[in-house]
Amino acid sequence: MNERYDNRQNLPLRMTRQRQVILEELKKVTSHPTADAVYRMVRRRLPRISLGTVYRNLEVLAKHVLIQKLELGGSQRRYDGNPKRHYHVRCVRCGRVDDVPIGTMPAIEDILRGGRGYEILGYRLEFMGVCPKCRKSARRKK
Amino acid sequence: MNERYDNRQNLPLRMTRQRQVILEELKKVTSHPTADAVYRMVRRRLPRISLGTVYRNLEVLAKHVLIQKLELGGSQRRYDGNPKRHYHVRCVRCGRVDDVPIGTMPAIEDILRGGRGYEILGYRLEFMGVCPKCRKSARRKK
DNA sequence: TTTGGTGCAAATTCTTTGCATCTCT
DNA sequence: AGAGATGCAAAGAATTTGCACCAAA
Repeated sequence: MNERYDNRQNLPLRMTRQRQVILEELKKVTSHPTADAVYRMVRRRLPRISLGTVYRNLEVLAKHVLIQKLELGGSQRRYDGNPKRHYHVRCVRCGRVDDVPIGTMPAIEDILRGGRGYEILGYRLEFMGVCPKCRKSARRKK
Repeated sequence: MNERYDNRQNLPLRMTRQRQVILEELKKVTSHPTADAVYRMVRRRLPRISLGTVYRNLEVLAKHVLIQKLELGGSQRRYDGNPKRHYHVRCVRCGRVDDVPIGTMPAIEDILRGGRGYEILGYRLEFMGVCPKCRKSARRKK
């Protein structure tokens, strides 16, 4: 439970300048930026980098579990320089995403309401898994 | 906690044929269809309906809390004919989404693993709220 | 009647991809 | 050297929107 389900931590990874800078910049912030925001951050150091390269590298870095690809609500994907699994709060007004310093379920809301100052309106819990059908077809292929 | 944060249940709602059929068709299934899937379902009864109308009505119906708009992972939004808040499981292979007959947090995974036959690979918990900054600006406007 | 809804098509927005060229290892 | 990465631009996919016409209350 709670481990990555597409972990490629041990596969070789060529570290290009672009990839390096993207990783560094993303690790610097705690703002869970969108791909475009990362692009703007990275361009300060690599003015010639393309948005396509940013997307490709975010994908690769996430696969290697150096960062996290977040698919929260809203129309844009977000990226997290912290690859460790943790919870998030998203503001339904401005879209801002903050980390939640974990605890047990019932305690979390208090933390949010208290320290963070968020007004909690709801939450969403989603499980990732493989359904019975897919499990069968996977077994067959092996 | 857990109520809708944009509840317009009591606002007037004009019931057009299209809206009616979209609502009926969505209520018929438990498959959490995408907008396009709803479009295909509805077209069997209203061959001339447009995809734009489907999108617009799903939006309206969700605002009135007759259905639910789901923004789970993946590139497509999904819709749920059941407006009551409940948890979902999503298959990371095929994208299929199932309801989770709720329980307390720790008990849920057992339910999923057991009765449902899902292999659980991870989960995501996200809170919806209003951050301190937005709360302030909201206060000012009032 | 009038206010809001519809179909159609074009426009947006975010993300992915083909390709010729370059660069890590 | 050669596999893999890059920049650029074009393509895709999902959703939204402008507009002239239509229909529910």
